[in-house]
Amino acid sequence: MYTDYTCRYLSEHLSSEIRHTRRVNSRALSHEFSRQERKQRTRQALMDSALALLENQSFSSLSLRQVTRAAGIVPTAFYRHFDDMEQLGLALIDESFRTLRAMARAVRADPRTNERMIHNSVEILIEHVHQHDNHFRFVARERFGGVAALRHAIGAEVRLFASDLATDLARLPGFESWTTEDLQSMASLMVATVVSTAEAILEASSADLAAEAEIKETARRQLRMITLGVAQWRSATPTAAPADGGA
Amino acid sequence: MYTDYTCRYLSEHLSSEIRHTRRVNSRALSHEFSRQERKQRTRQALMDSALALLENQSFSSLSLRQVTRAAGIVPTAFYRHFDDMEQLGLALIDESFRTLRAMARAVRADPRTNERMIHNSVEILIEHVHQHDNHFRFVARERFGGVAALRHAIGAEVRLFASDLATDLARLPGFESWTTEDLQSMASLMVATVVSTAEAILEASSADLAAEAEIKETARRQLRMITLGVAQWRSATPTAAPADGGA
DNA sequence: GTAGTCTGTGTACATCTGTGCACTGAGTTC
DNA sequence: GAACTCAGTGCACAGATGTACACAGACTAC
Repeated sequence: MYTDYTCRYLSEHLSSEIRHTRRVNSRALSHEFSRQERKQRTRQALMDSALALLENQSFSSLSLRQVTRAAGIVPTAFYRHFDDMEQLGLALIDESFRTLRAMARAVRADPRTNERMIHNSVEILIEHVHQHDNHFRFVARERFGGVAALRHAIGAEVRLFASDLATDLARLPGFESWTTEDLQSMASLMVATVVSTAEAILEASSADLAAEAEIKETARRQLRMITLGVAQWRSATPTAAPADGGA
Repeated sequence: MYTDYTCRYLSEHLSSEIRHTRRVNSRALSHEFSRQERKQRTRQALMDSALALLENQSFSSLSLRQVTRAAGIVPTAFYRHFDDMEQLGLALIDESFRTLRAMARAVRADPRTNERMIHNSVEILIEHVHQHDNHFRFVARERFGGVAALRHAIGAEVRLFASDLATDLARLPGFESWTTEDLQSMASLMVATVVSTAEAILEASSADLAAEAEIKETARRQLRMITLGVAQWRSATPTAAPADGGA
């Protein structure tokens, strides 16, 4: 009866050499790193391994065992770091949005004219998408994915992102008198454009430079259309939203 | 050794009564329906069951056995209808985009003024999203989901959808002289807005009328901003795209 | 009516999964 | 240096999964 089970684990044990070479905390290191530091290191290894695996599958189909196998630890050790796969997912969202906020800061640090701002923003966006494609892919994939907790966490972060953008826009010359709703609409329109641009880049990716150039150009054109549209919008309706054609 | 396996199947066999009551092709029907018809019927039952299950999970985590269990057939019978779960997924995409095209037709069948067109389009969109929320949810979830084949199939359909919209727009008064790129940009901007609106509706859904009204209003505002933007765009750049601020 | 076709059944099995439990041994604290 | 902590191990197990195979029996074609 037990031979059955030993057999089941054969494939997993066969890769134990690989596991040893990949092991994040070599026994030889001994006193070189503190226990805390090493724990943090395997935690990061779990997150990195998960993110790498998520390149080709969605979170809901990612198993605890896959992650621990890739990270080079035994399945049960997972629980020393996370209660749950869901907790791992939330940690990944945290990490992902940290890089997204870094991007937003990079954009803000570039206060030029409107035209240049769009140009630069798109440039910085594409650069960041390439640099942290794993994070972007993960967020894009799970934004409407199968795990409710992750979906909601991402939704909250995206709304926060749009709000930040709205308050940023409010500070720009010419936007002082805008209503909150209009600013929010514009901001979320821009965020939607940015999101779909990022997703397009991720889909096209892997050395298709022509496609990428077109995506960039489309994104710029769209953002310009939006700014032109909102300018027109304000001059057409000086105080509030227009009566929707009499409806 | 074998007792182990019989035990494993216990839970599945316990629900066999349910399966019998749900059985799509009752033996008693006999000559009432042709064999072909009945085959088509279980095929549809598989697709419906899958779509229902996909409300709460992503396709990559949906198992063949779950689907057959819900459809009321034995796992191995699945292969009489599809080679593969992937084929089921592609069939679902086909079905989903048939309803989407029906929606587009409904919008086109409403040739009123620009303002009214936006108002009506959003109305029709939300109505369709509610009516076929399963299809919309599935497409939204798998558009950037874990299964490459589905992702690509959906991408192709969405591009087709945007192209159709672009040619539609080209026929409207005032758009005759537009370049293909500008029309495509505008169309995909609109599609992106529509998509994110549909996704917002799906997320908010379940009787939150206030949120839904706001989503509608935001969608209308955004679409109007876009049309205003492109109008401005054309008058600002009579022949081609403007030089991007000297870049 | 007989022979053939084909959808659905039932059993088997290898493989995967999450997680409980007792353990080891290096790192830390006193 | 003795006592304690705790990240990582190893084994066990129950349950789920995809799919091969032989079979049943209702529909179909002759």
